[in-house]
Amino acid sequence: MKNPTLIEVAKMAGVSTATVNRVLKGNGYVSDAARRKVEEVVRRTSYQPNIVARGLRTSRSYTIGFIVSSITVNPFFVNVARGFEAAALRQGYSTIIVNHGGDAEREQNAVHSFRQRQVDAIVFNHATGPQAVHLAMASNIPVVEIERATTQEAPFVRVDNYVGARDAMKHLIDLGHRRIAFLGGDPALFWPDPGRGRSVEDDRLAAYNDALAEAGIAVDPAMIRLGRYNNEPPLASSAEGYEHGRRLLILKDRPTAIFATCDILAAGVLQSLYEAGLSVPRDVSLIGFDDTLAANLTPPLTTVAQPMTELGEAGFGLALAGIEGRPADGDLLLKTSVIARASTSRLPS
Amino acid sequence: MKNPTLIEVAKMAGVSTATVNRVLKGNGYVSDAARRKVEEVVRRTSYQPNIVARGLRTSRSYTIGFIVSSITVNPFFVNVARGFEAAALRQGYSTIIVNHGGDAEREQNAVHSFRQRQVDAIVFNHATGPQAVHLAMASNIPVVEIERATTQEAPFVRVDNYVGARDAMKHLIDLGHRRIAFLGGDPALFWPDPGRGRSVEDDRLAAYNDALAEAGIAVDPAMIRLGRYNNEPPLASSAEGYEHGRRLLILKDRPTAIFATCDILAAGVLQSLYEAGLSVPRDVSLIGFDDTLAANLTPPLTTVAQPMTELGEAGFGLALAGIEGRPADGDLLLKTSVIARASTSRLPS
DNA sequence: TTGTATGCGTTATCAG
DNA sequence: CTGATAACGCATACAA
Repeated sequence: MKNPTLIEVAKMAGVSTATVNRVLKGNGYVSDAARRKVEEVVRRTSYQPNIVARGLRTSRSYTIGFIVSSITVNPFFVNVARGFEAAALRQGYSTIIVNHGGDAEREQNAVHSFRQRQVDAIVFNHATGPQAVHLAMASNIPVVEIERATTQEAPFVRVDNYVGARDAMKHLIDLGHRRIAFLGGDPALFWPDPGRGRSVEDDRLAAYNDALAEAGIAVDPAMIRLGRYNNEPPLASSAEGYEHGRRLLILKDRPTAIFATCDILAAGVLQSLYEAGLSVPRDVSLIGFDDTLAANLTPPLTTVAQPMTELGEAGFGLALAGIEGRPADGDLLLKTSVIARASTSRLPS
Repeated sequence: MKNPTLIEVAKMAGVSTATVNRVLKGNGYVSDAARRKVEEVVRRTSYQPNIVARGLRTSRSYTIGFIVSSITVNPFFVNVARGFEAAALRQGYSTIIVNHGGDAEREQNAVHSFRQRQVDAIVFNHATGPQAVHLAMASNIPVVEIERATTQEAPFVRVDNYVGARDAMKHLIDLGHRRIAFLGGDPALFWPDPGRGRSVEDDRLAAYNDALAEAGIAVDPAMIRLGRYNNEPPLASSAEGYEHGRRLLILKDRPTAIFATCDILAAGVLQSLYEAGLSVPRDVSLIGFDDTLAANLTPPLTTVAQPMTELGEAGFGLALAGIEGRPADGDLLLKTSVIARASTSRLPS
């Protein structure tokens, strides 16, 4: 019932702790007789090593700290956290998840708490800025950033937002749309990834502009609505999407299609469309980004899916590399994919 | 830069480790001079105790294991986990979250892993069954169950589902609806809480029946659609809601209002309504449960809100009580509240 | 009021 | 091939 200690196991098997350890670790010379006895006891007592004691001895905790900006507002975060946690578990690592909610002080406290707990690595899914990341690195803890980078030093996984947004635009343009609105984060409000000098928002907006240019469609500033993806009610991004949608729909020459760079934003747009008595996709086509809420919306939303689970898994891969001292790829790039559902259709001619 | 050890702090302050500890813990007699010296060093080095070492010594890890059935599919779980984590953090506890995804073996592994890590308590937000809970208790680890109980022994927090569902029905009936459909989990498929012999599903369905009876409305079996809230695609509960919605809407005498006992289910119903060309709430009113997706749906969904954060906080309270050996209330009951949004309206007469 | 010494459970070194 | 034994960093009983 109660887990024995290594010492007790050794005693029961009539050998020393060193021998038990050798059997458990599978290295060093052990006679078959001794091995059998130890294995027998281990099995019988279902002995499991005390990770705390091991951590003290090896200064490794088999625990990873995962700092998230706000896991509750955007399902994106839970999904990558989930992917990370599952990958970690497979390798015997546990994950401690902490939300900073945009508060740099809470983020810093999290790093401190992680340090005290001897976590083997710290992963940021949106650091508030480089400070916390540097703080972690200063303690010689391997650090990883996911989706957005605030430093050049930490290994980093993200999605190719430019290509993803281009795909969204291609989807719309292929359906015959030419009057396409863009609704997304304002590049001026987000820091660029230091490594390449561009932010997620830069990529997405550039893709929009480039796609129009390539299709020979003039850019109409009225079709571009930028904001901040707000994480806190009452101006959460869904409300923001609603507001932008309203503005777009009262235009005399309103868009026939809208590209919202986040499903939550798109959810708000859907509400404004409904309120305006417009039908989707008959009157207006709508495409989102992320594939979080998309399948649950009405109508089911066509969207650019992010590989959230893979983002988490890759993040863990980088963390593990850091832990084991292997060189880690600095800037991993994953692919998005357009999932066509019911919110987009061919422009009636 | 590097965190010093207690011993180093003692050396720097020119005192013994015992004295440093006394200063840190604030108990025992310490001269002012010694106290000042120690505090000075602690501040200067920003010393923080090594929790792993402390854990080995005290056999407390200041870590709590939180086992969730599937944090990714229903935002309900993230929200209570978030509430729990925040409350825990305030008291210096970290939370390790593990998903079992309905798999009892994974759940068992989680318990084992938690035991190895010397977690101070284990919390279940839907245990798959009593086994894992008992396994945890057998290791003398305080256990808490949230929302659904599988044992009588573990302290338990939940919401009053009967009252919540009655409120939903009252909302609809007050609006003049009499032909009201019920869409929820099949009581036959869910284990009752052992303490009271009733399940969440029992409560909600009973509330539906009682409300109709009290209003003098005959129960029409065709209006009751039971199922399982499925957590895995492709039959996730949104698809289930869609399916049930379709069946309800092709009835010759279709409902004027629908009570879906989960926002995700309601999201699916909304899709079926849209597809059928029906307008909400003009043609059909819809009320959900949980308040997870509700605000993001089209139209914004009237729903019975669960106090998810509080559920998590209360769960932590019970866990802490268990850790500190205080008696914990066995069965905490929290209140729901109806949030009226745009999906319900008075029945046109 | 202060300090010494020991043990928590593992790991790993170093003699046998 | 095997077994003592010394850390890891902290908490604490006991002595001074």
